[in-house]
Amino acid sequence: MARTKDFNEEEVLNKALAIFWQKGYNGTSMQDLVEGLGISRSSMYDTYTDKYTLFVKSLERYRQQTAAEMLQMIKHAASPKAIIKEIFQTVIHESLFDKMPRGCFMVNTCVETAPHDEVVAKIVQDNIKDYEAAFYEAIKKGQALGEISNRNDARALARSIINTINGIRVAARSGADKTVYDDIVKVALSALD
Amino acid sequence: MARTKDFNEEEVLNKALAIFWQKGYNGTSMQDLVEGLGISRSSMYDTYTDKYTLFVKSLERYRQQTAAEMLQMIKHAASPKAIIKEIFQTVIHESLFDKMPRGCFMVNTCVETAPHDEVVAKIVQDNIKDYEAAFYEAIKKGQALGEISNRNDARALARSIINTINGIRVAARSGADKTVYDDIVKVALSALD
DNA sequence: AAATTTCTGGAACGAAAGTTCCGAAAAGAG
DNA sequence: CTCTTTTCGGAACTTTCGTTCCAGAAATTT
Repeated sequence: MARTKDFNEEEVLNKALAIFWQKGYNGTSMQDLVEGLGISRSSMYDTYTDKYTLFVKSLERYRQQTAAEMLQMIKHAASPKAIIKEIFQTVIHESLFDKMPRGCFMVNTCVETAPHDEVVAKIVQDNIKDYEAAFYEAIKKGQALGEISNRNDARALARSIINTINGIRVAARSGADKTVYDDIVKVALSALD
Repeated sequence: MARTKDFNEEEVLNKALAIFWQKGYNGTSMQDLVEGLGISRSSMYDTYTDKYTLFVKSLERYRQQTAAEMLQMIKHAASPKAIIKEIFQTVIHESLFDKMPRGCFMVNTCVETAPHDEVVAKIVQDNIKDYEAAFYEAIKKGQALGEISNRNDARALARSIINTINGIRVAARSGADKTVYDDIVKVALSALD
């Protein structure tokens, strides 16, 4: 019966995500979004309700994208240890070669917004759970294969790895250098031997 | 020749620090500060210039307080390994028993503000340097004493420990539970054996 | 091709942001 | 005790915030 949207809803959501990711929730104004999204104020409100809703949608989108990618990497891995190593390398690479040090949107949001918002806290916690489950499976498999030591149990190692990654993502926000990341990963990997 | 301040400047600065710590820079309004500090708007501006300056002063105060405490703990330690263990326990305890999950003011600020402000970024980086230096000395001493393994070099271990602590401080912001912290610390400590 | 629906851009809104200003009160110095 | 300096509280200012509204343009359906 009527006209269709002039813009791709998901595409624009990705742009919003990028802005929130870089500047945080409180650091992003609707004006920033209007200028960054390339659509008008009213289209924004019509499509995404309000700032808060747009933020939550951005966060969920981020989660779905990155978690999907991660699960993919881990499930189809012949060698869990190699995959863990590769994930660390990916994190380092992203931390070093982003023009703006964006870190991890989940970590940024966990620090900025989670303590003051239950909905956001839930998303962050669920995200961590997913990662923990994925790493847990990978490590168990690695231990069964004998390429990961049994010195620490799989759950503890999974949590430790996630913690290491989160720490790196914090360091990325203040622009640490490669030697720091390499040292951290070196020690983290040595816990698997 | 004249009147003295009705309030203790450092005491009020501590209150400002507490507010910024909990709510972040962008999440804190001047109204919040007026209500929380117990002094008037004009006294605030007279004494601390403006919001940004007050924030930086709060951050520097935090740094000076916590870094001093940490250096104290490490220098006067007979057993570096025991001190590192104790520091982890302190971090866990703070993460669990804060009414509001404040995490670490430095980590929070690193994530929220450091990417957009050179002055703040410098403080955060300097802070990390101090911690790294302290842990480095402690670990070297521990390795000389034979209570810490030489498998990884002292600098890598120091960086790894800081990273672990930062990660825990992130987790604290979304309210992780004790078993998670314990697992993380268990693995971190096993890297010293 | 006309009718109808929905998007679009920009103006406009009230509320809250950070900051400044000023008269009055308070407390040292002489 | 008086003078002078500085603090104090609150009103007031400008800007920016998030949000709403409206008239006109655009596109699909009949």
